[in-house]
Amino acid sequence: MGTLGNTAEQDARDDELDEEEIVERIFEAIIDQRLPPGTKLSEASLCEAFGVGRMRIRQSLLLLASREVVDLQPNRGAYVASPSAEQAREVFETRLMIEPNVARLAVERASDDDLIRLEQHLKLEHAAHHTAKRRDAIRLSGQFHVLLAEVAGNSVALRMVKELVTRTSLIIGIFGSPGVSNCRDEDHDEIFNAFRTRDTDAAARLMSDHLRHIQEHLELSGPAEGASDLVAIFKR
Amino acid sequence: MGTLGNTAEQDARDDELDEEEIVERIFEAIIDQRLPPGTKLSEASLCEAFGVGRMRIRQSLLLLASREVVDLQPNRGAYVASPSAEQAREVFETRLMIEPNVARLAVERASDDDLIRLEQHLKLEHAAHHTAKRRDAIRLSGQFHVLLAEVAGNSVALRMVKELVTRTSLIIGIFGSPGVSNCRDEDHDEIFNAFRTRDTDAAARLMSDHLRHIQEHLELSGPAEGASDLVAIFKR
DNA sequence: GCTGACAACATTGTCAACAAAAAATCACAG
DNA sequence: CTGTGATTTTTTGTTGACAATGTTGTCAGC
Repeated sequence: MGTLGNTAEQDARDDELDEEEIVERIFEAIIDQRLPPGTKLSEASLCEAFGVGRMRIRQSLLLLASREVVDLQPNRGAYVASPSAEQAREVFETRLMIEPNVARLAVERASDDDLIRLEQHLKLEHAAHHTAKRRDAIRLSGQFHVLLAEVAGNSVALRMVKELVTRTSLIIGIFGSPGVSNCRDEDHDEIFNAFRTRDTDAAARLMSDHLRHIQEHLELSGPAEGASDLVAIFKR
Repeated sequence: MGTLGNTAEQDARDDELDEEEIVERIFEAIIDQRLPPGTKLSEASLCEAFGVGRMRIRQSLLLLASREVVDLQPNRGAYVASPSAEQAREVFETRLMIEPNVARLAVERASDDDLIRLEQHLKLEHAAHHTAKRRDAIRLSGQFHVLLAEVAGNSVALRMVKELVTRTSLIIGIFGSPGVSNCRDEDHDEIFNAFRTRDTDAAARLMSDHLRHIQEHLELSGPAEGASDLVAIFKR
């Protein structure tokens, strides 16, 4: 066969993506709110969307369900989770336990390189915000929190923050006022200032306030459903 | 044969256990230290042990791996995880983030019934301790922390605590001094006293101290044994 | 006797066919 | 036109066979 001109299929590359990558992709799609709560995730559609066998999809859905990002109903299929108001409360309560401490650690351990990464990230956030790229703004806004966990150098906490941030996107999709940006990037700026001054307590306090701000902007009433074309969403 | 054999006949008739139950059973076996770090979990043995098909086992192992309780090596099989010293540090760091806050919430929200449950649990712990039932003592000692998370009424945090407690059992199995009981139940008693007086701050502080005590009794700088890294062990 | 290749074996990974369940469709009576 | 029940269609769940990979044991060759 040699260096074939890749005559295979429409997919130019043999992307053998494993379960973790699929999970990550779906996580991001949910954070971006391209996958609204309640969206049906049928195995066939996902197989087509990712170009993998049913087994991979099945395992990915199981992993997503174990993180409570997907609701796996026996014999009925998988749906993007629709957190209840009570679950929303629990998610924020848990974020308030973890993330102020993460911020504190991040400030303690941030290298100069980390500071640059954070600053660059904030620039991206501002840009997305000012150009009204809602989707980018939402994604970057969530990624800031994940970035802090990375800087904090604790992979256990990192994984938890990832899960909580993703679920928060779902919660905002359900209980958030439409059009209102969830994370105000001014808050993120203030937290970053605590990095400049290496003020750990301030970082923790600001993170607490920040999370409470987000929570206060939620309206804990009626759930919402949605559906969309999976193939179109993951094409790109 | 071996460590899992005795569970076979118990489940032989109750064929219909799902992945979550299997995961729970393995969690408990690990907490009890019946499954030491590095133990090979071959699919065939587990199929026989639980009397289910290979698919169920496969999914269960995937779930366990996603909680980092099992090390899933491609084409090589599943092994009970052997946390490194660094991972141990991260686990305790994360427990220190979460559990003092869990304790605080638990004190705030504990009903009279919860207090009774906690007291009964402590009695069991004492009994196991005095009768030198090491296995029971270890299990109950871990369950105390899980119980607090239940009382705190936050299922998200509960799931995380469960995972962290289980991983801590592995860590103690590797880095703990043999024969030394990990959780001193006096610590648990003191925490319970904070429930009596409804002193939330004391509960949080005592929990912090308690976790630090456990961590201090580990030899995290010592040899990282376990069945995994023979190369590192016999290097030079 | 030791080393490296090779074969036999065991275990894991994947796939396709099949069974079971739920959803959708349709026929039909009211 | 509408509600109900049976049938078809779609989707999920499971089993078993087969392929791919790793491991172990054996044996020629030096």
